[in-house]
Amino acid sequence: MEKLSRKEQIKTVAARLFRKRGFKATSMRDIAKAMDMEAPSLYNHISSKRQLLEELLMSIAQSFILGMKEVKEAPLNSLEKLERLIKLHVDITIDHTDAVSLLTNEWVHLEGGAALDFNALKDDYEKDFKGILMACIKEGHLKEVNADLAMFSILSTLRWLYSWYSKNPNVNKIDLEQQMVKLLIPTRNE
Amino acid sequence: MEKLSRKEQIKTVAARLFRKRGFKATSMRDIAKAMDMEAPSLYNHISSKRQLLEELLMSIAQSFILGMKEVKEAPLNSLEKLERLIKLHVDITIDHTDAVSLLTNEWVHLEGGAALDFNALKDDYEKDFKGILMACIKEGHLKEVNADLAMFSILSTLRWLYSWYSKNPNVNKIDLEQQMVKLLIPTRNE
DNA sequence: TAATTTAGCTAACAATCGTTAGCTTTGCGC
DNA sequence: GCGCAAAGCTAACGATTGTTAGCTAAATTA
Repeated sequence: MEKLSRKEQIKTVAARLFRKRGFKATSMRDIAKAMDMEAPSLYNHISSKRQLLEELLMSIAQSFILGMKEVKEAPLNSLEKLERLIKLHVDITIDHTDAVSLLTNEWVHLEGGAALDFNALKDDYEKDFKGILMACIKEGHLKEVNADLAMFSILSTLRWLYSWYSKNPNVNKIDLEQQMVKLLIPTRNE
Repeated sequence: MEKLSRKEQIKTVAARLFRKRGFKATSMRDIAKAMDMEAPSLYNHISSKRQLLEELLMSIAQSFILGMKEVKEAPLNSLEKLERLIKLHVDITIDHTDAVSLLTNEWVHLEGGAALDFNALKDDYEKDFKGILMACIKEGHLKEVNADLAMFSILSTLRWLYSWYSKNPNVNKIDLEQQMVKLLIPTRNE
């Protein structure tokens, strides 16, 4: 029941502003004003603006990597794993809407090692995702489709889910999970 | 066979840089360097950085609005219209990849009247799109689905098509059109 | 050829940026 | 109540930003 640390509060506010105006267009003074303080005071809790973005992105990316790991190791068939992946996206999106939006829009502003690390995580994740999707096709669970394009389409929809959720914030999580599964998994007849 | 005006050249280069680094992270000096000139010289051809973004966005938005108008007025049934809309996105994306990417990522940096105008166009477009999609469902061409979510999913995929196309630049336009139609239109059995 | 427009340049501006230095206040453990 | 760490403040820095002023060279037109 402990309160969020001051640093976590700053990160939450920063995520909201980064999402609304973009990372580069959000100044430290903007963040400070939203926290009711002066910009230099922020530096008692964080070390730089860059670090703010890096920690926000890496933390969310790790959530996806961890979720993927659990799905891969679960005793499920490939179609069930795909379902679980879709639900994973829905859950993380609902719980961390602002930070998830940064994952699609603001990662370009990472620099140096953080950019490399992030891209490595992204590549790993997409490779795993594709493996599961292709297993679905091979095992006959899905319509014959261009696997690359299908994955691209599914991930595109999941990436933009945060914006849909923001316009429909009262949707039930379980409902949304089920609707997304039904929408995104192109099952064969029946 | 006339060459692009200097202003058009600048806009093309700006679109490429805005896409790669983002509007706010691209300086006039960046654009100038890419054009092999000095930043102040740009102002012999354009009036401001803002105007550059506004004209790029509005011009592409008009392409979509115009395409939508033609589709709406064409003597086609609703399913054929939906197909035509998908092909419209494919065509514009292939022909103006960089500018299309700004449509999804950089419109947040519009200000004042331009922001209002842009959002009005976007709302109109999505309303028309939804009308055609719902006609498809009512006429029984599509599986019963949550129309809002279905439209959201289709538009998400089409919005990110530019990034897929950039990784697969050698794809044939007609092929891509047909694959996208097959992928995005959830036809009933068969 | 003279005149005028086109297209570039350098220098410099005011504003804003992220960040640092150095100081004061607050709140808690002893 | 004292000491100390945590958390705030003001002032100010160097860098970068979009943009203007004023000039020059080249190209076009008369």
